[in-house]
Amino acid sequence: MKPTIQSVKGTREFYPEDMAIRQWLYGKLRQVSELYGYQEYDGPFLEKIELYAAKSGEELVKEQSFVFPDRNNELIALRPELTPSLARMIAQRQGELVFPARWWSFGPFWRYEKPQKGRTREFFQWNIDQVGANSPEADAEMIGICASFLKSTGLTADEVIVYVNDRRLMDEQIAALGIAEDQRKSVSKLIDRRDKLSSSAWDQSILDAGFTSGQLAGLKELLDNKDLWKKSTELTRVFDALEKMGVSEYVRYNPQIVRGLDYYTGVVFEAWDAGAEGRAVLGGGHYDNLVADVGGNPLPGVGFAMGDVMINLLLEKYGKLPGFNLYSAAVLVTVFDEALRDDSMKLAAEIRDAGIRCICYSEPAKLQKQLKYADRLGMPAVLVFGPDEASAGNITIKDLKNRAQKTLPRAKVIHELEQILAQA
RNA sequence: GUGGGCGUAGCUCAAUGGCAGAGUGCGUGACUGUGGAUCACGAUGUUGUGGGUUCGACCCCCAUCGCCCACCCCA
Repeated sequence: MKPTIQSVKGTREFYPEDMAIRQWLYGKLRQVSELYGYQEYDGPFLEKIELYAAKSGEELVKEQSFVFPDRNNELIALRPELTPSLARMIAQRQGELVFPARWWSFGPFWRYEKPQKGRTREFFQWNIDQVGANSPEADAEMIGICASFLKSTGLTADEVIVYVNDRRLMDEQIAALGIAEDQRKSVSKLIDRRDKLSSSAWDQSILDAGFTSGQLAGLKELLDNKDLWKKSTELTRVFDALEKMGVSEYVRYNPQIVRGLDYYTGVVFEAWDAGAEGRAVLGGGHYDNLVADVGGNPLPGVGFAMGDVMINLLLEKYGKLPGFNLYSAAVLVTVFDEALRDDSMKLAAEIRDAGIRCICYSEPAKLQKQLKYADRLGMPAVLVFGPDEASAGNITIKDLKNRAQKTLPRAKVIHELEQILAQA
């Protein structure tokens, strides 16, 4: 059987078993967000294109957004990220909000990219930001939230690592090499690519971009200096705070982390599979100007975003996804024949009144078929209600897990069911 | 945007120019009131789509659609 209309390329279909994973993930990140005292919020899924045009980076807006004209010929984008919407929401109520504002969100985003491993056109993203704080300790709190979340999923420090850097530090160091400010962006891009090219090819790309061999040597020295952070008072405080928070093992300095988004102005960080391959699982940083850019008074912030696709791949790779009970109902009430159908329905209603999820089989059918149905759905228990039980005022209750069954007076059934379900 | 791979039963895949198959799942029965095992029987296909070559095409050629992987880029 072929569907006549295909799903839109890169969109997601969450079958119940996929939905269970998504909800589990949502539960994990909500728990961590709330533990750190953050409040849940959300923005519009549709935004005017101009919101992103300002600061998100040209590539993101021009190449990677779903954009279409509405009936009024206004260009509308399906949101490719949340931070600009957040900045606007903050700016709109800047006078009444309590700062620092600690907010988090989890919802769908869209980017018009070519789908491949770890990347879809529609994805869910966790966003968490602290707006109105401007200290290395606030930045560290955000990195600590990353680490706490990763830890809460069961990922160990051997499996995932959060790399930290600071753009100000890199800008100073690069400037000291005699590289002009307008060249820094292209340097950043080249730094980003260093792990993808061979050592000699990367060297050549630096020279091809017009930098001197002296500058190349200086760059390499910078990027190989794992102690470079000690030259930054901010990063020194960040790592100190992370130690106090007890998450140092998940965090490491990495001078190659620069990030693509234009709006980051200070500390930046990314989490990666420690097994090297793939791409960043999450990323974020400190931004000073975003609120002002959408019309508010200047207000700094720090935050990060994590997509559901990469983290799921990672959790799957390291076997961290739990098994889920997918059954929708705990109990099936069988329907023996037409004559007993009404009684079965009444019995099922009684079970539900006791707060137990219950399905009444939809039609009279062989017991074999009804039991198989319950079994296939993974249901823990079945209530068999046939003529023998009906005439004696009994119910037969079957525990599908251990294959045991007993026939009891109807009044005792709910208690017995609760016993079985407590062990399921 | 560039390059590579793949589309055959519900699913996973065989069949390299000569009668479209297996495993699994599904249905029925063995078992007339009992699910995971076993056995038997049964059903399922315009071989993604359209064209071409050929006596003959799942197979070769062209086009097209879809999926996957990598590059680019990455929030």
